[in-house]
Amino acid sequence: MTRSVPSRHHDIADDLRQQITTGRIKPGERLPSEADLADRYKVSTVTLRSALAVLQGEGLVEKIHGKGNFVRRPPRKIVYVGGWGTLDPWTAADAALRVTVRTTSVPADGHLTTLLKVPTGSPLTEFFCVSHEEESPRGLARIYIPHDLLPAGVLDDEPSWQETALRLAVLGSQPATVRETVCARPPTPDEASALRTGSSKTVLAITRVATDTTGRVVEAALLAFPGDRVEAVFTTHHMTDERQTQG
Amino acid sequence: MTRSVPSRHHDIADDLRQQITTGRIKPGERLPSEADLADRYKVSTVTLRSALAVLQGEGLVEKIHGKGNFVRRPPRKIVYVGGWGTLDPWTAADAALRVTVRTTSVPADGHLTTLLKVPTGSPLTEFFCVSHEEESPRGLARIYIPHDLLPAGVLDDEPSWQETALRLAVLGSQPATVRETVCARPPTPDEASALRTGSSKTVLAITRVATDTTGRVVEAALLAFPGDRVEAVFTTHHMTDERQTQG
DNA sequence: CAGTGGTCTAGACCACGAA
DNA sequence: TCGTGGTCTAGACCACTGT
Repeated sequence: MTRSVPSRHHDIADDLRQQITTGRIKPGERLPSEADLADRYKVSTVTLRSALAVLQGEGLVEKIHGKGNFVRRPPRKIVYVGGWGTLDPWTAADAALRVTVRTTSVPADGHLTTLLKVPTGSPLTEFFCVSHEEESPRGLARIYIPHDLLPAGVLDDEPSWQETALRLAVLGSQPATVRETVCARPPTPDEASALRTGSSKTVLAITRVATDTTGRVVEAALLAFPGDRVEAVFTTHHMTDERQTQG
Repeated sequence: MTRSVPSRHHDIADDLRQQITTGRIKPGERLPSEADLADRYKVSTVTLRSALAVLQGEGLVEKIHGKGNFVRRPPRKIVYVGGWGTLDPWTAADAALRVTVRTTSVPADGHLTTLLKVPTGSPLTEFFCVSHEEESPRGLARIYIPHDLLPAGVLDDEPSWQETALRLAVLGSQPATVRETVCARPPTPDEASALRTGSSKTVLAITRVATDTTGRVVEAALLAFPGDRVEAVFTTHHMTDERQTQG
C-alpha cells in the first residue's frame, strides 16, 4: 500500500523519522534549523514545516519557538488502574514522577452537581493534582468530595492524604462501586495549559464516580492524561452464573 | 486567556465555527469553495486552508477532495460497556447501526501469541467486525478465539453467534475475568482505512483479554473506535473489606 | 543583536469528482 | 471539460530566545 502520489513533505518526514528512530539523531538533540533543512531538501520552508508537523503529530519532535526542533525522549507510558483509581505501583513509585496537590473548597455547580448528585452550591473539597516527570506534565486530576464526607485533618496537609491524593486514588472511604467513563477528546483550554499538550493534541479523559453502599456519591474525579502517554487498565471479575444486570 | 497575538486563520476559524454552531450553515451543507472563502476573508488560500484545518481537527468540517468542505452531522456517541465487552443496549439496538462480520481461520503469531498465551501457529478463529451507521464506520473489532474452544456450528453462520459477535461481545464461554486495556493512539493503516478516520485522527483502542477460571485465555479482542465518537464505561464493584490484590 | 520558529502571500501546478 | 481541494514555491514580515 505505497502512496501512489508521494508528497514531498511525507518523503521528508519519512527520511527524518528514520534518522530519529535509527539513532542518527538522538533524543534531546536539536535538529538543523528549518531554513537549513529546507535548503538541504531543496524545498520551501512551508513544505519543510509540514514535514515536521507530521513528526510532531507522531510525538517524535517537539518544536520550541525561538530555539529549534528537538527530538523527544520516548516517553514511558504511565498506567492508570481502573476500579482502584490509582496509578499502578510501578508508575507511582517512580521517583521521577513528582505530583503537586492543591486543595481548595468550592461550591458545586454545573456538571459537578450532576456527577455528585448534590444540590447546586453544596460545599465541596477540590483536590487539584498535577503530576510531572522532568518538566513534562503526565497527568491532571480534579477530585471532588462532599465537604461533610471529609475526615478532619485533611485540609491541614496531613501527609498520608497527600500521599493518597497524589496517586490519584479514590479518596472516599469504602466505595462500593466505582464507575469510570473513558473517552478520547481534545483538551479543554484548562487541560491544554496544565498538560502543555503540544504533542498529542488529544487527552484520555476519565470521569470517575465512586458510590458507597447506600448509593451516595462519595467522590467524583475528572482525570486527563496526554493521549499518547497513558494506558488505562480495567479488570472485571465475573462470578459464574451471577451476571449482574447492567445499570 | 485571549490570544495576545491573534492569527488570521484562527479568527476565520472562529467566525466559521460560529456560523456552524449557530446553524447559519447546517449539518450536511457545503461551505463555499476555498477560493471563494479566501476571497471573502481577503486571505490567501493557504491561510484559509489552515483555518479549515482547525475546524476539521474539531470534527466540525469534513473535507472531500474534488467536492468541497461539508459541515459534519454531530455524531451520536456510541457506548462501549467494559467488563461485558458489548455495546450498550441503547447503542446496539439502534437500527441504523449495521454490523458486518467476517469469520476466518488464522494461525497465531506476533502479539496474538502473547495475548492468548498460545504457541505460534496455533489455529485461531478471527471474527472481523465492522459496524457502520449511515456509511460512516463506527467501530472495528478483531476477535480471536482458540479454534478448539469454539463450539460447533459457529462457522456455519449460526445466527445467534453472528448476533453476539456483531455486538462485539465476549464470545468465549463463561469468562472468569476480563482485562481491558484502553489507550488513545493514532490509527494503524488498517484501522485508518477501515474506519475512514478522516476526522478524529486518533482512535480509542481497547485490548480485551478474557480468561476462564483455570487461567486459560478464551478470547482476545482488538477493538478500535473513532476517538471522538465513543465512550467506554467501566463499573467496578468493591466488596467491603475484600480488596483483592492487583494483578 | 542574530538566529530561530510562526504566519502569511500570490500564484502555480496537480489530482479528484461530476458532468 | 470544469470546479473542487492538495501541494508547493520564493519570499516577506513578525514573535520568541539567547547573547
